[in-house]
Amino acid sequence: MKLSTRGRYGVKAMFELALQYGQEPLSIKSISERQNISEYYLEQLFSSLRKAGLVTSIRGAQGGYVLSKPPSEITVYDILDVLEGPIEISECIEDDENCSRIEYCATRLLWIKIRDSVNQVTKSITLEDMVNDYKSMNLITNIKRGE
Amino acid sequence: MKLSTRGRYGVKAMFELALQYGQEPLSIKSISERQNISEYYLEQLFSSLRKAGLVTSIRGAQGGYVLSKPPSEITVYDILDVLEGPIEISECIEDDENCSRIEYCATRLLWIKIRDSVNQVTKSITLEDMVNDYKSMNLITNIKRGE
DNA sequence: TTTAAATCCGAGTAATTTAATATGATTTTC
DNA sequence: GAAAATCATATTAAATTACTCGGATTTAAA
Repeated sequence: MKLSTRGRYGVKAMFELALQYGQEPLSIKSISERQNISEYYLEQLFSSLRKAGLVTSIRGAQGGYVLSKPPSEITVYDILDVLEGPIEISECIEDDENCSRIEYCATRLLWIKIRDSVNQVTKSITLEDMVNDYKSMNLITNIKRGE
Repeated sequence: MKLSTRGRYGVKAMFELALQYGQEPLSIKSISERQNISEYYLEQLFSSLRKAGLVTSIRGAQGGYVLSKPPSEITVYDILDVLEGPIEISECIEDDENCSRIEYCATRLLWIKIRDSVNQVTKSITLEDMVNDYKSMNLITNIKRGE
């Protein structure tokens, strides 16, 4: 079980925007250079994020993207939901046709438990949390360096 | 984020063996018929499960597979680990090369949290739990039917 | 002792999804 | 007007997943 690059690249890119929040917009080009990700590919991801209302684009020269909301109001769940679609551990959860089988209920319950667990974690973490974690880690690193 | 058929079929098949635990072995053919899964494909999955020590094969006519351990000692984690490999939400967790970037620590921590959450759930659920859930659900259904 | 039912093993292929690329249009700042 | 950016859509490449196939071996039962 693994996230696709859509989700991974997307979260990283959104994290960059969170670090930049309140300042000038970030262009796709600069994000793709920092992270060594294909520019064209990132463009597709931002198209989805924009349509979902998570980022706002500023067109033209010196343009780019900014978060549509403060980092504290955007969760990892929001981002992954847009880029990876809802987490469906098994299609069995909603597909009734194949599910009139003997094992239906038992495995269905399992898939739901796994899904809920992931959703709970991703809904509980905001971009602000990630920025705070990042800053406090940097602080520790700097203190160590000073010793 | 979704489990592949390896994990889904595998858990369902292991659940069948758990229901059957203590009785005669179950053949791949009978499992594949009950669940409408390709016989050849299931065979591959059982090859992995056997090599991992989760099931024991009985060759020859009237043969099949049985669980190597009681259902209470086999977790969903054990099964998924064999069939899907360890859960790595992002390769970033162990791959150092790409991770000397600015966002390294922040997203890495996130992937670890998601992974741990899934592992915690799957390690906490045994085949016995699933059988018990299944039986109690059946009981409720039967009571309702009687009313 | 033969037959049938089963596992075992490895190779090969089809289908699907993911990832990336490309092109051209539009917008906006300088 | 030139340059820098988003926007939109189509196409291709790569990788993974799902499945199929053929034949060898083992063993219970007729």
